[in-house]
Amino acid sequence: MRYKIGDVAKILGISTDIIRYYEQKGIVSPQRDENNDYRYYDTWDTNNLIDCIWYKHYGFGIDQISHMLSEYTRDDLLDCLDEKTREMEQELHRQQLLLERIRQHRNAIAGFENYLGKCDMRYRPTLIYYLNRHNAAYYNRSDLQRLSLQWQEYMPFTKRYFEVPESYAENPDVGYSWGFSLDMHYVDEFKIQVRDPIHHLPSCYCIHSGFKSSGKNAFTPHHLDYMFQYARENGYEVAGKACGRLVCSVVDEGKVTGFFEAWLPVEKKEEQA
Amino acid sequence: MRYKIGDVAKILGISTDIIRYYEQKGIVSPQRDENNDYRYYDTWDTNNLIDCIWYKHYGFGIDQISHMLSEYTRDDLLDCLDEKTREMEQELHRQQLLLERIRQHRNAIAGFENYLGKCDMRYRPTLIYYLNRHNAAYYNRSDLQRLSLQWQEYMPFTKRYFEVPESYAENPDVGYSWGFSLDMHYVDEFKIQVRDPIHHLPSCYCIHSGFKSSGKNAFTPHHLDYMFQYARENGYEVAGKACGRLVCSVVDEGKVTGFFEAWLPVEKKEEQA
DNA sequence: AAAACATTAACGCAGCGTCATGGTAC
DNA sequence: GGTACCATGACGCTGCGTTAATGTTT
Repeated sequence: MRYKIGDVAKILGISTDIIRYYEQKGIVSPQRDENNDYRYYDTWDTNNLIDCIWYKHYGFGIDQISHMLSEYTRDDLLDCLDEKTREMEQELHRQQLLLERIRQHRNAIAGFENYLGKCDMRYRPTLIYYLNRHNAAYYNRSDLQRLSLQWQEYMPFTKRYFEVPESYAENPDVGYSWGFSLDMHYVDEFKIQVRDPIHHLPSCYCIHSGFKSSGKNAFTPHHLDYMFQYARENGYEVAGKACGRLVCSVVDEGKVTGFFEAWLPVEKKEEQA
Repeated sequence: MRYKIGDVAKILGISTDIIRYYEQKGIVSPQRDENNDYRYYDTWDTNNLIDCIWYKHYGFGIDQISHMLSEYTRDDLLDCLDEKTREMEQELHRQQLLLERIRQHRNAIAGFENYLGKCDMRYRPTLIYYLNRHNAAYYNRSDLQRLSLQWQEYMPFTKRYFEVPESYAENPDVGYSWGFSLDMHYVDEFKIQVRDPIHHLPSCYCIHSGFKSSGKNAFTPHHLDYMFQYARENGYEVAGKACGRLVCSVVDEGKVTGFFEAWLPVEKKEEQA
């Protein structure tokens, strides 16, 4: 039996363009009619097309499939399936992490209002971070630039992180620093070596709150003032630098607005006791 | 602080081209130097670029990210994350099925030699199938063509399926038919309605074996003759049509060769008993 | 003679990478 | 004055989809 390209397209449920494209890729080599140059396909050709479509669903590229169909021995095929298996296992694992992360992210946004503008006491989560910016100026250091490249692999598990020194209470001019953070359990997951520009931030008892900052150049450590005030008014002593993370950035009342979650380490004042 | 495009590229660990591309997509709008048209970026711009890279790792497209950064409210963002979550759940499930399938496929190829050319007794797995070809001729029926399109969604869980009528033993000219099959447990998975052109093939007691067929137009039901012979020689009576499936197609001794697994339903002859 | 096919060629899509060419900063 | 940077623009990649111009079959 000889089929024209349109017949094959109907039989297989694909377009004539794809069939011609696959021919170009070496999947099929239909006979040509000498008079009108029409392509004629037999069942051998259609089987090749079917196998090609079939393999594509595993995620193989057309070029590789072309080799698989015409050159691979049984052992080549086994090797190739084994490699694909490993790829898919990795991919699957990544997808699982991503799914977990997006759920967490979603819930963080949804739950932000619970502590927006209010102070409560919470243990800060353990995390790692590095800083690459002070106030509005990025550090010009090649190790940090290499690290930024490296940490792109950890997105979107990273969160943008800031900190304000403990001395801010006495001297508000010390400014703030920005960088990236990762929750502690990703350290094992991604086999990160926590050294030099990367710091470890252990959990500690904190005043915890959330605030917003709208518009360009609007972020300042003064956003944290009410937390320092809360410490003073409730008999807490600041016991470390303040830090926080960006929860999300959205349009709020017409302006691009950052939602931040912040922690201020404190200890209950002992002197009165 | 004002950064030139190359500075930003180093700080963020991406290329200058990508930054310009993102500008075209509306992610950033850096100031321009009036004299030389150089782009100048501030931390607001770099933050937008960072957020863009960050969102990309969830799998969002640049165009959508562009809207997310400049237009989405909190509720828009939540909706969008929810939708992405659903997408990812589906994708994850599909990946799990694919991984399971590729392992099964690999093991089927590796284990093929165990029964190549030998006959043993096995219960045939339960499956569903449809036929779209008789000998070398495809049926010209639009319902089958629609079905072929439909069944592409089930690849690579489908297997190419053939059958040879029971009457083949008396009349070898009846030929063979080809189509596609799916193992029974995918019927629930894909919510397939088993009706008209799709048939259900229940498990049954069979002579089971494997054979090879090399080259174009080489497939014939005579490949099954030794199985019919085995039935005769061992006191079995053929109890249904023979069928089989393509395990894989690879180059073997220089020729493209199909590896087939076949079943011949039989019953032990009762008359002698 | 019209409708339904076939042919090749070219362009479009994302999400960039990779030149080429020419101007600018230091 | 060299080189490291900036600008724009064009083309390449995959895996096709789409359209156009032209010819053939029925």
